[in-house]
Amino acid sequence: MTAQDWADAALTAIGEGGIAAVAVEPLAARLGTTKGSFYWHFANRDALIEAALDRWAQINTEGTISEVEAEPDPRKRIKLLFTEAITSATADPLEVTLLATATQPQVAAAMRRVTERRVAYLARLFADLGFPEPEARRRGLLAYTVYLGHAQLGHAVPSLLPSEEGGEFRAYLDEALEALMTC
Amino acid sequence: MTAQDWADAALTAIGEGGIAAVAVEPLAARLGTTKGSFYWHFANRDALIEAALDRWAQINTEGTISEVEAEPDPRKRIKLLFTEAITSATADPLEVTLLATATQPQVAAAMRRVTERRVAYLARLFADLGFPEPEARRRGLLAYTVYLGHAQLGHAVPSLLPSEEGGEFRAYLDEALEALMTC
DNA sequence: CCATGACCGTACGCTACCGTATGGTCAACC
DNA sequence: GGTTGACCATACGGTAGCGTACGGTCATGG
Repeated sequence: MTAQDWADAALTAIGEGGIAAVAVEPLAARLGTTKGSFYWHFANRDALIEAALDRWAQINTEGTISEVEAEPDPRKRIKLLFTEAITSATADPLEVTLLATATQPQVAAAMRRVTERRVAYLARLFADLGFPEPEARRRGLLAYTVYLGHAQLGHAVPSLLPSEEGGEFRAYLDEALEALMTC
Repeated sequence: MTAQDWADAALTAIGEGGIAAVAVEPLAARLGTTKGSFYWHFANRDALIEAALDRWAQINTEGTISEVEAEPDPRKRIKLLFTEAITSATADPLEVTLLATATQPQVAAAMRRVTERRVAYLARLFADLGFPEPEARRRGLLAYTVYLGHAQLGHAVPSLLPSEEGGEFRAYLDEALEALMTC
């Protein structure tokens, strides 16, 4: 039982029930160990949350970015990033759940790092597309709000989103990206 | 001390700390009364949450909609709705906080009602603008995700949003609305 | 072989909150 | 002026979780 194990367990717990679900005793039970182990590896509950968030920030953002960088065509790259990000966000509620707890200072800090990185990357993509600097940044920001809103909506009222079957969703996504990328 | 008073207090508590902040004893202390009063008016904590959410759904959505209906020009109406909704969302974290807790069944139900109403209204606005039915609905949905994402971002990482001063924010908003409304 | 340190199990006290039980107050009406 | 019913205060037991104390195990190296 390593500190990593605890952090990972905490992260999946966050995905299931938010920060509130990071409770030492239930986690210990799930891991088949006891609080004795936990308080050996961590000073307290906050330290565990910190570790989990660090792990999230690390894993999550850079992974998708470097994956997308393989695509040479800038338009396709944006499309790819969007589909990638959106499907992963709907599959895993962790991201949305974290947004939910952005009042917590620890979460806010992690959020800031990740979001700034992402928006900056998006702005660069739009700059690659030929938009001048300030507008590229605005578009990147807009694209990111669309992503966020979509993820949020998919979590709160999934029935409202166009269904996957019949390519209805595809049409919706294409239209949205078109609106974002055409001047 | 009426049931209304309790529901209102619960609603502001949600705004400050989410559903978890709806705790009978602290609320009683804040209202200058005791649990005795609470359990006279409500069966339990869940009933209080239910009442608070009902009140939110009632107050919030219909108010802004009827306010916006006064504007005759459809384009201006959409712009007005957007500025209205966004400024009210940034001023009051309640909406975002509720989104945060959309896993809770009670919140999910309230959320569904409100969101469906809003998206339907937006779709109608885009239909008024001349878009054919299915596209109007897609645009309405997209507009709503932009709204949601913006509110979310303003809550989680406000430093990323264009500042109010210098009209930078206005430019951003106009560009976004332009992208949404031009075919 | 035994001593040391990494690691874990368990028992304890503490706090915050939920819900119940029961008695008190006070106004309105008979 | 007594009775009734709406409303509130207080005390109580119960649960979930945090953090601490302390003792036990077990491998590794001297």
